[in-house]
Amino acid sequence: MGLAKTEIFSDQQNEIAIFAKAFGHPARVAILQHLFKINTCVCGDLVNEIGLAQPTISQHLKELKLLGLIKGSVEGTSVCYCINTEKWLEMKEILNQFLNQDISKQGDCC
Amino acid sequence: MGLAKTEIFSDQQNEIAIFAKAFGHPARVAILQHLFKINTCVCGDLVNEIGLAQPTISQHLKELKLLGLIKGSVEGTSVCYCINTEKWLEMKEILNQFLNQDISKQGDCC
DNA sequence: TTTGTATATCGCAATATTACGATGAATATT
DNA sequence: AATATTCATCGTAATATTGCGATATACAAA
Repeated sequence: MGLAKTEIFSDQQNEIAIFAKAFGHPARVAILQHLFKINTCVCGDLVNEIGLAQPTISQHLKELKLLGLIKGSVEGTSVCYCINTEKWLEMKEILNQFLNQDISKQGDCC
Repeated sequence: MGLAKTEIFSDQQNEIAIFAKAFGHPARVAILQHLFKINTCVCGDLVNEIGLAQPTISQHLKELKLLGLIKGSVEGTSVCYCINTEKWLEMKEILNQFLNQDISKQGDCC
């Protein structure tokens, strides 16, 4: 069926999964890392930077924008993207809560 | 083509993506959360706990085990699973490095 | 107004993922 | 030994994702 049964999981579980999927592809990891590195809007050089075709990059940007992790604004003929810091922090909070679960209580039974 | 071009990305970028994909599905999030909650091996009740068919759970467990995030051992007629704490910490390290990038320098330009 | 440049969208092909019924393998129980 | 229980694997169907050529759109420059 290929269709994830999201309805049987909690909102929190689905949210974790959705955010995780956002950087579950190296191209999106690379895009986000580049935006962080540049420290400002990136207007245009992402295609050269990443090494995928322009429509492919555009599609990955669309996904990240749809999730809210990046913001984009038209700047003349090019479009500028940058990290949406508020959403990033929100995501960090949610994922850290999951990643930082108390592991000390785990018995090494297997 | 549906085939991620992993070869054009760094090992680090691919590693982040692979770990992120591991909990890019709510069922795997639920499984991992349950293992954490129980604090010990889980022998058998995962199917009832999660609410997916037994082969589906088995498949998700296989993926998590392949990645090394969980360990499993045969215990009579049932199989017991638990968190692989070493691998979990390794993953946490890698993902935290990505999530905790310095966001303070990001200009709100878009 | 035409031309160039940059990005988005469409359409398609290929691979990946998700889900589960049917079946198999292993062990425990009777 | 026969049966029951538990989990893994196989096979298959459906949907999702990835990638890109072709094309559309929007603006700038000439």
